Amino acid sequence: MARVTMQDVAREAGFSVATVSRVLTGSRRVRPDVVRAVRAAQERLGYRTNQLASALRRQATGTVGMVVPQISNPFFTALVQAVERSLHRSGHGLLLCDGEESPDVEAERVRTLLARQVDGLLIVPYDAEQSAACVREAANEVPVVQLDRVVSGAKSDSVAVDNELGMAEMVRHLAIQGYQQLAFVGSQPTNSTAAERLRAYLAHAGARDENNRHRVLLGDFSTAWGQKAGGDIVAGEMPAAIVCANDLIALGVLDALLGHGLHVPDDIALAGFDDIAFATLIRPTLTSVRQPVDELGAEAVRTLLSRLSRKDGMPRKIRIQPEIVPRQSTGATTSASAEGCSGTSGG
Amino acid sequence: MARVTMQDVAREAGFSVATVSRVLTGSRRVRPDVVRAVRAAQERLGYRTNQLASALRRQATGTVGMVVPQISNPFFTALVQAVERSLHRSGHGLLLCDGEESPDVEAERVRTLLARQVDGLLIVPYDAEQSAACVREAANEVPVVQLDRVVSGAKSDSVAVDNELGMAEMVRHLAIQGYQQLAFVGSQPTNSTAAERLRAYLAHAGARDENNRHRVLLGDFSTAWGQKAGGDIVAGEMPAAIVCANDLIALGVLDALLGHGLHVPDDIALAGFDDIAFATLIRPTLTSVRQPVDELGAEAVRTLLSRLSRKDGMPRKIRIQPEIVPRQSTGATTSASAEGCSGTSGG
DNA sequence: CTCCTGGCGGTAATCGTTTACCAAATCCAA
DNA sequence: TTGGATTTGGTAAACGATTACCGCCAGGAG
Repeated sequence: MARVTMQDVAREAGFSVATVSRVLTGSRRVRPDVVRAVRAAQERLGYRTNQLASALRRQATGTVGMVVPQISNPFFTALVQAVERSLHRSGHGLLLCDGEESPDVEAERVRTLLARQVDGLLIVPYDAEQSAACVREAANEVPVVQLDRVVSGAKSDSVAVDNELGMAEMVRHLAIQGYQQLAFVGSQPTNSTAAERLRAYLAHAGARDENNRHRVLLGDFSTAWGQKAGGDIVAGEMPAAIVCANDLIALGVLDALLGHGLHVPDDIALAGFDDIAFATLIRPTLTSVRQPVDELGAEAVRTLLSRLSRKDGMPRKIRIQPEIVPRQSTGATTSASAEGCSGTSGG
Repeated sequence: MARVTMQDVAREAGFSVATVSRVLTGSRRVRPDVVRAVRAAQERLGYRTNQLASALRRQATGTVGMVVPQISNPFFTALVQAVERSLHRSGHGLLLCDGEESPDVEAERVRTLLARQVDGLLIVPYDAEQSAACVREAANEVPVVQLDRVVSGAKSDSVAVDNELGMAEMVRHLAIQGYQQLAFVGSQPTNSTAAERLRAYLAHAGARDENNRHRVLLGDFSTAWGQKAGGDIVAGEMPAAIVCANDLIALGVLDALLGHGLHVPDDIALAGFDDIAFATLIRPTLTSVRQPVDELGAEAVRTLLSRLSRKDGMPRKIRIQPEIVPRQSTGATTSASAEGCSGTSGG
C-alpha cells in the first residue's frame, strides 16, 4: 500500500536513483542494457513517478488553471471541453474553477490556483473592471491567456472571436432576409463581449435605421433575462426581428414569444450568438453566430504553451473569425428536419 | 519575480522557518507578538504558501480528481459544477478529466490523476465491464467514489440516484395520465444506469402490458440516437407514449416527432430522465425524472472527504430518491409559460 | 539555591524527484 | 603505452514546506 518510490526501483534494478531518473526522463544517454534493467524493475514494482516531487524539483507542475464565470453555460462548457482536450494532448492537466459569476469568488479561485503553482492560467474574466486587478496580478506571476472576454491593462495574451464582425454579418443577414425594424436584447456592457456586441449592433443596425437605436434592451446573458425582455417587446410595438447578444437570451426570448402565441419567423424573426448545441434542437432552429469553440480552445492552449517555453515578446491579441449560421428562426431554412447533433452519452 | 518563500518571510520577521510555518498552519502555539510579527512580514512580502512543497511533505495534495464520460452532456456538466462547489467549500481543488467516451482514454486519465497524487477520485465509469479494472486499480491506491454509474467488484463507495424508483414512478405517471401503449427508447445496458432504467421499465411497464416488451429500442445516450429511434417509431405502429432513458434521447425523439408533423402530447406523449435545464426551455416542456444534482455532488464529496479522514469501514452504496416532474409533454401542464431557468452568463 | 516542568523557538531531517558535479571506465590516436 | 576526450554511473545538493526533537528560559516547589 505504501507508494513505491524511485529508491525502490533503483534498489530493485541495482542502480542509483540518478540512473533511474535518467532512464525515465531521457535527460541523458544510458547504456541500453541498463535501460532494460531499469524498465524491467519499474515494471515489476509497478512504479509511476510522483508528479508532485518532480514538479517541485523542476519548478513546473504540468498543470494549467482555468477559471470561467459559470461552467453551466453551454458555451463555457464547450470551451472547457475543447481546452481540456488540447491540454491533455500535450500532457498537461487542467485545474478547473467556476467563478460563480462573482468577482470575489473569481479572485479567490485565481489565488488558490497560483498557490497550487499552476504553470499558466486561462481565464474568462467575469467583469471588465472588477476582474482587471486579479488578472493583472496573476499575469505578474505566470503566463495568462484571456479567453473570450478581455480586461484592459493586463500584460497577457488574449484569444477571442471577432464579435464586431459576427454582429455585422448578422445585421447584414437580417437585412438581406428583408427584416427592417430590428430590436436588440443584450447584456449590460460590463464585460468585453457584451460591450463589443452592443457596439457593433448599434454601429451597423443604427446606420441603417435611426429608429433601431431606441429598441435596445440590456440585462444579462441569461435565459431569464431573455424571457423578461421578450415579454416587454411583445407588449409594445413589435420589430420585424430580434437580435440577441447570445443564445441563452435568445432561448428566453423565444420562450416568451411562443408563450404569446407568436410564430417564429412568420410573425417575428430571432437570432442569437454563440451557436450552442441546442440551437439546432429547438423549433424553430436558431440562427446564430458560430463561435469555433474547438479552435478557440486549441488556440488558447497553443498560445499559453508557447509562452511557457519562450516568455519573450509582446502580448498578442488573437481574433478568430466567427461565421453566421442561418437557420429557420430567420426564415433562412424551410427544411423541417434539423442538422445532426453529436452530443452523446447520458446520466 | 522570483517566488517568495518561507525563508524570506522568516528572515524578514527575524524568526526561523519553523516558527513561520507554525504561525501559518496553526500546528502549535506561538506567542501572540511573534504571530503578529510573522503575519506582518508575510503581508509585506505578499507571501503565499507553495502548495506543492506543502503537499509533498504532508503527503496530501488537497486535490481530488474527477473523470466523467463526457463533459458536454448537460447532466455531467451540472454534476461537475455541483462537485466543484462542494469541493471548494472545503478547501479542495478539482482536477477535471473528460473520458471522451472511451475506456482507454478513461484509464489513461485515471493513471495521470493518480500520478498527480490526487487525494481521492470521483468517477462516473463509462462502461460497466471495460471500466471495472481501472476503477478497481484506482481504489487500491486512493479513496474512490463512483458517481451516477457503478461498476461491480471495486472496493469503493458509490452515490447515485435510485433509477428503479424513478422509472417506476414515471411509468405510473403515464398510466395515470391514461397512456396505455408505451414504447421505450434507451441505451444498450453497457453501464449501470442504462441497465437499471431498462430493467425497471420492463418490470413496471411489462407488468401492465405484455405488448410493451416488444417496443423497446436500444442505442446510446445521445440525441442522434433519439432522432433515429423517433423516426423508426413514427414509421411503425405508434404507441401512446414514449419513455426515454435520458433527456438527450428525448430531445432527439421530440425532434423526429415534430419533424413528422406530430403534436406532443396530443398525438403522442413523451418523457425523459435527468431533468436537464433545457427540459423546461423546449416546447412542449419535457416531463422528466429529476436527478437532484446538487445533492448528488455534495453527497459524493462528503463521502469522499470522510473516507480521507477515516479510511475504515465497508464500502457504502448511497441511493438518493429522484422525483418525477410532470410537464407539458405528458399532458400534465397546460399552462403555456415555462418555469424560470436560472442559467445565467454568456459567451 | 536547586531541580523540575511547561512553554516555545531553533535545528535539521524529511517528502521524492532532478541534476550539477565528480570519477571511473573506455576509446582512440600517436 | 600514454594521455586526452568521451561515455556513463554515482553522490549529494537542491526544490519549499512540515515536524520530531532539542534546548533555553521562566516559574514554582522544596
